[in-house]
Amino acid sequence: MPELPEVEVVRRGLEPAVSGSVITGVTVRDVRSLKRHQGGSEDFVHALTGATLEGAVRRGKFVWFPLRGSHHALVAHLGMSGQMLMGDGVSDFGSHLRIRLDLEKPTGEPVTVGFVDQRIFGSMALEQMEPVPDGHPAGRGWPAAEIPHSVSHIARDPLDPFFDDRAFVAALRSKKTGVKRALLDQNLMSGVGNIYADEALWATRVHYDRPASSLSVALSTTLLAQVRDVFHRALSEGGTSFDSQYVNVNGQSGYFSRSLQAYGRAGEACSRCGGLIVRERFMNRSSYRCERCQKPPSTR
DNA sequence: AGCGAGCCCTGCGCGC
DNA sequence: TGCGCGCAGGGCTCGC
Repeated sequence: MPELPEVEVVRRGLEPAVSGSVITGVTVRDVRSLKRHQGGSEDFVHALTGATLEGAVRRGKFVWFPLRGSHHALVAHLGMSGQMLMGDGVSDFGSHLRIRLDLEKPTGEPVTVGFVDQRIFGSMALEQMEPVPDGHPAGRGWPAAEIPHSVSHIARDPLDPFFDDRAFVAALRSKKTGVKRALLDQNLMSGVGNIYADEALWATRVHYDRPASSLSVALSTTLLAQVRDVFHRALSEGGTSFDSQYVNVNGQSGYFSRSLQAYGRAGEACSRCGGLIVRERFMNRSSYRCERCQKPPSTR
C-alpha cells in the first residue's frame, strides 16, 4: 500500500495496537525483509524482544515505532506490495508473511502484527534515532524531534504541519528536470508516488515532462494544493486499492481507485474535457495524462 | 547535478 | 495447457 494515504491508513490502524505495547515475540520468516537492518535476524529478534513501543509515526511513506527509553525505532517501509496486518495471536497471515510481531497491550490483551510482502521490496529494520535539524516533531503520530537514520534524508510530507510551502515551491522551481520526476523526489517532498503524481498533474493540467523550472510560483502553489487535495480525498476513502495487495490493517480495501481521474484510465475520456487519457512510458514506469488538457511542453 | 538504466522480488494476465 | 512476456503503487546505486 505504498503512497502516503495508504501508509497513513496503516499508521492509524496500528497506533492503538502498538502504543505502550510490549513485544513478547518476534518471528523472522524471511531474512530478505531485513535487508535494511544492520546485524542479521538474531540481532533483530534479540533487540526487539521485551521492548516497549511508544506509538506509530509516519513521514512520507516511512513508518516507525519508537522504542521506549532507547533512542531506537523499528522502521518499516512497505515498498510496492507490503502490508501490515493485525491479528489476534492465532491469525494465519498467509504465505507472504515475512515478519511476525507478537505484542501485549497495556491492558494485557495480546495482539499480533504481521508484516506481509509479496515482492519483498519493503523491509523492516531496527535503527538508531538522530535529532531532526529543525527541532520539530519528526513525523505524524509522535512529538519527538528524532528520526531514524535511514529516514533522515526524506523531506517532510505536505500533510506535515511543519512542511514549508514556500521553500518547497522555491526548490521545485530550481529544478530543470521534469515536474513529475521532481514530485517523485522524496528529498524535495515525500509521500507522492506514481498514482498521486499523475492525479495531481491531471488536476493542475500540467504535462509530466514539463520542466519544473518553467512553472510559475502560482502554478507551483496550485500543484502543491492539488497534491494535498488528492491526499485528503484518498485518505477519506481509505486509500487506493486495485486488488487484495493493498489493504488496511484489518485486510479491507480502500475505495479511492474509483475516484482516480487519470491513473489507470488509458483509453477512457477525460472527465473534464472529453479528451483521450493515454498511457506513456516515463522514468521506466507508466504515466497517464489527458492528451488534450495536459499538452506536452514545446521545448522538450 | 541530472538522468537513465539496472537491480532488488513475486505473481498476475495476456497472447501465442 | 503451457510458456514467455510485460506489467505492477518504491527506492537505491551506479555510471555517464
